[in-house]
Amino acid sequence: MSQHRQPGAPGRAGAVPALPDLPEATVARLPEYLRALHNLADAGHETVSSEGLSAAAGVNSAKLRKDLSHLGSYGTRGVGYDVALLIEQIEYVLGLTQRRAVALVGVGNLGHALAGYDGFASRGFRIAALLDADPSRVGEEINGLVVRHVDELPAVATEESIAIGVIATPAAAAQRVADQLVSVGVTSILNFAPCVLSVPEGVDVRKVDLAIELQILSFHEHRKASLTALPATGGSALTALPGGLAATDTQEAIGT
Amino acid sequence: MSQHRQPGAPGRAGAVPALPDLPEATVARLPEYLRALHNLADAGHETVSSEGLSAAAGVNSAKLRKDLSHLGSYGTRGVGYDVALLIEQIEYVLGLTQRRAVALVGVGNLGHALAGYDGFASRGFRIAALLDADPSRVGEEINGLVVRHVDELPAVATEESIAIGVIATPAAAAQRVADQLVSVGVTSILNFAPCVLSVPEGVDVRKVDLAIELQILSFHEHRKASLTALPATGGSALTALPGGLAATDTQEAIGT
DNA sequence: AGGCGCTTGTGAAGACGTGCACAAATCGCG
DNA sequence: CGCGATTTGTGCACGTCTTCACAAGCGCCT
Ligand SMILES: NC(=O)c1ccc[n+]([C@@H]2O[C@H](COP(=O)([O-])OP(=O)(O)OC[C@H]3O[C@@H](n4cnc5c(N)ncnc54)[C@H](O)[C@@H]3O)[C@@H](O)[C@H]2O)c1
Ligand SMILES: NC(=O)c1ccc[n+]([C@@H]2O[C@H](COP(=O)([O-])OP(=O)(O)OC[C@H]3O[C@@H](n4cnc5c(N)ncnc54)[C@H](O)[C@@H]3O)[C@@H](O)[C@H]2O)c1
Repeated sequence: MSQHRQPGAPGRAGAVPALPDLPEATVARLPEYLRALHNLADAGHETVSSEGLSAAAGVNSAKLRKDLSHLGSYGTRGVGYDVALLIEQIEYVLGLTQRRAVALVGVGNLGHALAGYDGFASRGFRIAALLDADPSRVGEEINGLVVRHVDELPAVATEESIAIGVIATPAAAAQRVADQLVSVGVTSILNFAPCVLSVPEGVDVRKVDLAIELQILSFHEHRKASLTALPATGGSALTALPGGLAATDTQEAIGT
Repeated sequence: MSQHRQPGAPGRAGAVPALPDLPEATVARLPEYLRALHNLADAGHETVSSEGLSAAAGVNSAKLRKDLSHLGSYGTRGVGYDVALLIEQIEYVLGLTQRRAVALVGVGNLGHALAGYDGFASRGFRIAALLDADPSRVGEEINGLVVRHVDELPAVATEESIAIGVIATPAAAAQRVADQLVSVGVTSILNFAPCVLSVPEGVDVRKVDLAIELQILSFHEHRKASLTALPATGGSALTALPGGLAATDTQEAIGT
């Protein structure tokens, strides 16, 4: 566990507002702002207006200001936000001042891609362990890390102070892996398997399901198609029934 | 309401409820229901109650009923929903009755994993083309598909009727690829590159950014840690400031 | 045939998120 | 030193989403 935590600002003895409970929607956007800010910093900008930053992050500027105001951030009226300071603040709030150790369970197709991804390191994370249940995968070295057997999870968790577990196993194994992660004290899980996980209260699970994303896009495709197919009907397009007519290209063939 | 005329039933002469404009939140959950329903169908269930289905999908049962009511679905009071019928209806609404063709651009680390993933096929999609800009990758065969050069995109789009483009290139190339996709008529894009894309109106973009997911988890870790670290202070833990100038919390007061 | 238990569908209320519009604050300049 | 240009921070109104609670409907059992 962590012993000494410095509640103040990371670098200077600034007065960092110390963890207000932010709206979830805000929390979800902070990483976007952070990425945009890093880009701006790399481009040499020292300050940025809410207008400029919101454009870079692809959001409404009022929303951005409100988000930042939630974490007590100080911009300067008439000037904007200090890029470096804002990066520090957001990184502090997101808990990125310490590099968190990630354990990746399931080093298959997807797991390999994740293990080889260098984008985590630059965003505050360190892949500290690769685990798999398949004996033939154990021992394999990827990116300087050796794949260990999933049964070693308790040892690994102690050695590396794992903060986050990533599940990239088949769905059938995901719940079991989640249970194992929880039992060794992991309280944050990112799940790539297409299934719901049940975990005790206090454990956070986020899921990424590509098929769901595609299906949502599919819905909008379907919708766009059905709208353009019925231009003349005006507002009634939404309620028009595809009863045989208009079954051209947009329609999913009623036939067998 | 509409008559009992064989609702859904894409196989028959169906008068399907035809695309009401669903709330986005509902659209995002329908794929979850669909997955749960397929599991139930495989397990031999013919009907399911809102309680049962909502548990399987990990949501509140009232929310599920409201979602289903939006798409005009008919359950049977006292009994529940017909599993097969509900699958048909949801698949119709999501536009999954036709298998949509997906073009994957960027066959690198992540792209390989996606190309080799069989989970798309079973959820309504067909990876119809693999494209890359690197000449040394062109010609490589993955899962029966040959990688083609990204400049062939116009030809590919015509041949395969691409409905959805997936971007798995580095961030620096993503906007350019998006422009190319749009120019060949693709109106739905799934973006894995960590950057914002600007696209014309009418084009839908969804993004998946793993680092963002991890950072959100990190925030909650940070928060949990800071709460357990200050057990005695109770509610004031949230507003405790290290510096003493507690001016900015909720209270606006006049300076001094 | 009628009652009873179960489940859906939905009205209403509240929580949450969004965006406008503007006062307050700050800087640069004359 | 004061003024105008600029930009933040936020009150307010509006829209969306969630959740409760319950009447209406359905099938089964007696
Ligand atoms: N590959 C993709 O692009 C992709 C996309 C979306 C979702 N997914 C999902 O991600 C997960 C992994 O996909 P994949 O293509 O890498 O599958 P995969 O079969 O290639 O890899 C799964 C790995 O998990 C390991 N494993 C199985 N049971 C385990 C256990 N109990 N403990 C530890 N490891 C275990 C296997 O040995 C294997 O190495 C699946 O749930 C899949 O649906 C994958
Ligand atoms: N690998 C992961 O696990 C992972 C995780 C999260 C996000 N990402 C993101 O996904 C993207 C791809 O990651 P990766 O690890 O596969 O990178 P990669 O470098 O391994 O692969 C990128 C591929 O894109 C190709 N490419 C470059 N420019 C192109 C263009 N203009 N048109 C077509 N193809 C082009 C390259 O030739 C290469 O094959 C990156 O933006 C990365 O940040 C990857």
